[in-house]
Amino acid sequence: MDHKDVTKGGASVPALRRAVAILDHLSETSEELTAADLCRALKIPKSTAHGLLQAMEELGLVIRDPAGRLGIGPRPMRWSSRFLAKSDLVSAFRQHFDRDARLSGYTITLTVLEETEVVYVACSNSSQPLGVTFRIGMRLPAAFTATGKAQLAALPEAEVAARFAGGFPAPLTRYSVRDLAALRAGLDRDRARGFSVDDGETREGMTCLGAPVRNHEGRVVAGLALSLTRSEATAEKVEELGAQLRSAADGISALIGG
Amino acid sequence: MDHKDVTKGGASVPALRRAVAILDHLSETSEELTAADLCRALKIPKSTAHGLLQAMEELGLVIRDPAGRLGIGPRPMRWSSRFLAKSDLVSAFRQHFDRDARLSGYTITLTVLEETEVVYVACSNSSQPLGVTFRIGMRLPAAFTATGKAQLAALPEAEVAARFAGGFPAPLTRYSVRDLAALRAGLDRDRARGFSVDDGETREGMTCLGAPVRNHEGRVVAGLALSLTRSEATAEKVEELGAQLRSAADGISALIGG
DNA sequence: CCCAGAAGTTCAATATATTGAACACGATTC
DNA sequence: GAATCGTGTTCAATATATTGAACTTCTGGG
Repeated sequence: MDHKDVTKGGASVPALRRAVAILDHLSETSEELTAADLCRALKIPKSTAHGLLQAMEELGLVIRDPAGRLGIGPRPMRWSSRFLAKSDLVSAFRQHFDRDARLSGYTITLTVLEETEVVYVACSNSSQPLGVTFRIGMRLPAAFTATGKAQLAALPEAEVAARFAGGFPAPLTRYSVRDLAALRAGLDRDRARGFSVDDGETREGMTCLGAPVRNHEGRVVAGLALSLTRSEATAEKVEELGAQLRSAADGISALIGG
Repeated sequence: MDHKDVTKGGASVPALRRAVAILDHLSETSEELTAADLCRALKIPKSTAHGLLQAMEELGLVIRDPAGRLGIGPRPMRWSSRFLAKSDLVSAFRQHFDRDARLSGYTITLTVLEETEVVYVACSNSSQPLGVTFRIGMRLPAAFTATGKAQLAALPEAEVAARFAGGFPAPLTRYSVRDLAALRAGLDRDRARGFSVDDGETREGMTCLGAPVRNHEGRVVAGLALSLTRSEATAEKVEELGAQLRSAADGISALIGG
């Protein structure tokens, strides 16, 4: 068997790859684009884009505003909600915290890493307000968040560097880590400790602890976090909660490991 | 201009339509499926599915577990989170309810109609528990929900009939409307009244009122609903809240109308 | 009012994906 | 241990999507 086929990664089912590229581009761009903009940006011939976008609109993948500008359609929502609901990740997460009352008073969130950001895929906001509510679908720079660090810490150093090659995110608070070197130092500490910490890096006054969730292969597939107000976060409490969080994350990992 | 092109709804860009069908099917099915299951269910030739699934896996649209079973991949999350973040609808919803406190005590939801189902795209859960929490991305049969009815009521009769040609959804409670005839009668009442009602059709003991949200062209693009417990839903209160809901929906329509 | 430019639409030739049949592989059964 | 069933993979012929060029429509300027 040959170890790699050249045609594999390149081009097959171009329509699908184009559609994915279009949706990616639409979600990366802040302003809404016109069909012609897309053609220029993605090097798609006008006529191809025409038929493709028509089908995509029919399928609910994109929507057009009055001016004909394109936006992401609602259809993907049904898939991602299912990804969340079914993905053993979230059910395991819920299951664990329904049983284990020790952590049930805290706000717990689950995110997945995408490039240099984390996307919130589940949260159980605690009764006691934090001043922050996490919303499903919300994204934050991975470098500042506990879950992001937990997931970045599991990547090879070179991969981390590669992801931030395009630039380091702008700080959210005065505590936000400023550059790749500082981030890597933090990741080293986190690896040693077994869980990661965001001490006011995303919001002043809020401390989050994060731990990695792994799949059956040991690959990190999500991050589990626990948020508390800074005043609650005494050194010993952080250690205690961190350990609990780690075991919770391990429990989730075990559940999804089969 | 011809009113309908036969080739339009039928088949174009089959690869994309197949991919969407696969993702839909995966999200509708509770267990994880194997590739062969998909072929049987969707009548896709094995070899076609092979190439398609390979590309879809590469693109992160589907994932395979160790046993080769298929699940929804993480890629759609980035799109739907962007839809949530950027969608005019959702931001208009937020904007409106941040300003207008009249309805702020109630649970308010926003859905979009897809075929015969509604998808929840935004919600502001009230403090007072309803026994039901609406989660973003959740889907319910349009025929039973207030928002679904509000959106169906705006379609031509023939279109409504066409959508349910494949069968009417199974009732969720003993109050759920049972067939197309009853639904249409209900829609007539709703049109006359200006808002629609789900009186225990989705959950016994919960009453919802729904109103349509329109875009610049007057086309209905979403449904806004207010939920309350059945005991709160006296006739006069329903009328009063219904009127307020209608004006809220009109407010949102104005925001997205430009 | 007419014209220039851009965006969008249509169409026939071509390059490409799709498909059924044949082939490998592993599990399960006898 | 041999055979069968189901699954996944490969391949060449065909049916189909893709593409550039020509055409329409619309907006904005002179």
